[in-house]
Amino acid sequence: MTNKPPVLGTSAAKTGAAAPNTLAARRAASSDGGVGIERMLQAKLWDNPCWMAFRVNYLALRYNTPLYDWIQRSYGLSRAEYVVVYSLALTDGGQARDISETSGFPRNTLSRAISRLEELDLIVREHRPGGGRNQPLRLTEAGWRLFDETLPAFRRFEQMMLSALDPEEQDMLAGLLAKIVCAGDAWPETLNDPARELPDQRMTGGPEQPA
Amino acid sequence: MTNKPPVLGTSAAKTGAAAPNTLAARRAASSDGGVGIERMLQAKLWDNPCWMAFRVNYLALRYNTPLYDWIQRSYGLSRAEYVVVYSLALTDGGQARDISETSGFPRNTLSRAISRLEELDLIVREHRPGGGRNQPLRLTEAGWRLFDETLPAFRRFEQMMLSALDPEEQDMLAGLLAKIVCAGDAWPETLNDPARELPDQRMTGGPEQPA
DNA sequence: CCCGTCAAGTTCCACATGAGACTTGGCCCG
DNA sequence: CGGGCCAAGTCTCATGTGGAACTTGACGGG
Repeated sequence: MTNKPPVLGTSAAKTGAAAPNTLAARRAASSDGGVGIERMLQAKLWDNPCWMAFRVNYLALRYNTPLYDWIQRSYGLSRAEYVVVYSLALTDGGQARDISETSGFPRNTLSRAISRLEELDLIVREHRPGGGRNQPLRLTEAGWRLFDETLPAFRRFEQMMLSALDPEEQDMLAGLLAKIVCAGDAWPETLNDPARELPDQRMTGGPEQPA
Repeated sequence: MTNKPPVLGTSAAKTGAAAPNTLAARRAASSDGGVGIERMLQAKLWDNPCWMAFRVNYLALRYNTPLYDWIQRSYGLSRAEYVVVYSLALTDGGQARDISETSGFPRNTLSRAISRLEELDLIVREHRPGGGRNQPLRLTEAGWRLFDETLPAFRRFEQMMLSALDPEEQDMLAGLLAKIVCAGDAWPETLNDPARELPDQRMTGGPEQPA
C-alpha cells in the first residue's frame, strides 16, 4: 500500500512463487511447529462460549484478507472502493447511504471512495451540479468490466471454502445464515448497558464438543 | 475515542436513551423510509454470487461493532486489546504469535496491545528481562475479573442473534461452520493470480432463492 | 562451542480511517 | 409559497493501523 500500484489493468503481480502460502505451511516453518497456534485455535473453536462469533469472524478474515489484498495490488482499489463497485453491480443506482448501511463502512469513508471511483471513471453519479443530496450511483462500462473481471476470483474462493460441505449442507448453511441476517433489524446497533438492553438468555450449554 | 474514557471500571456510560438504536428504527427515520437500503440488502442476500461472504461479513459486523464500541467506551480498551484478553482467557500462557494467527491482527498491533495491557496490569509476561523471544502471556487477577465481567454481554448478544434459530438449527450451524473452519489450513493466505491458484469450481447454481 | 540462520517481537513512520462538525438540498407544514 | 427541520454527503483533523526494516534471542550444524 506504500507504492501506488498500477491503477486498473490485470497486472499479473509477478508470481513470487516462493514464500509459503498456507497456514499449515507457515506453521510447519515455526520453530515449534506452531503447537501454540494449534492449541489456541482449538480452544477458540471448541472451548469458546462465543462459538459463533469466533467462527464467523475467522471465516470473514480468511476470506477478506487474501482477496482484498489482491484487489489492492492488482487494481489499486481499497476494500471500501471495491465494495462500492460490488454493491452497485448488485444494485444499480444505489446511493452512498445504502452502501454504508449494508456494508458497515462509515459515510465519510464511502464519500471518499466514491469520489475516487468517479475520478477513475469506474462509476458516475447523477451529478446534480453542486452535489445534490440523493445521488444515484451507477457503474460505467469500465466499472462493469472491472466487476466482471474480478468476480470469478471471489466466487472461486468462496466455493473453495464451501467445498468442505456437500451441496445439501451448503443449502442448509445458506438458509440458516439468512434466517439470522433477516432477524437483524431487531439487534441494537449500539449498547449502553448490555445487561439492561439484551435479553438475559439462559445459556443452553455449548452446542458442541470437539469433533 | 477522542477523549480517553475511564480506563477500567464499569462506568455506566450515561444512558443516552433517546436516539434510535435499531436498523429498523433508523430506516423509518430516513426520508424515503430506507427503501434503497432494503433493496440493496435484499440484493446482497438473495441475488449475490457470493452469498456466504456477504452473510458472514454482515453478521461479523453487526456483532463486532456494538460490542467492541461498548468495550471501548466502558473500559477504554481497543478491540485488539480486548482480543488479547479474551484469547488468554481461553488459552492461558499463549504467545503473541498465537493470538496473531488466530485473530488476524498483525504482530505489531498486538505488540502494542500487549504492552498497554501490561501497563494496565491486566496481563503479565514471563519477562525474561531484555525481551526474551517466546514469552508466554497470562491474565492477572484484574484481567480475569475484566473477562468475567464482560463475557456475559458477548454471550448474550450472540444468543440474541442465535435466537432466530431453534436449538437443533443452532447445533447444525455450529457444526457446519466448524467443518469449514477446520478445512482452513488449506486456503491460501495471499493470492498472486487467483485464476491459477484456486480450483476452477463449477458454479453449482446459487443455493437458494428468496424466502 | 561458536557461528549462521530464522522467527518472535519491536520500532518507526506514512497513511488510511473514522469521529465529529459542517454544509446543503429535500421535504413537510403552516 | 416561505421557513424550519432533517438527513445525505463532505471536510478536517487526530490517531489507530499495518508495512517494512530492525533487534534479539533460540536453535542446529560444522
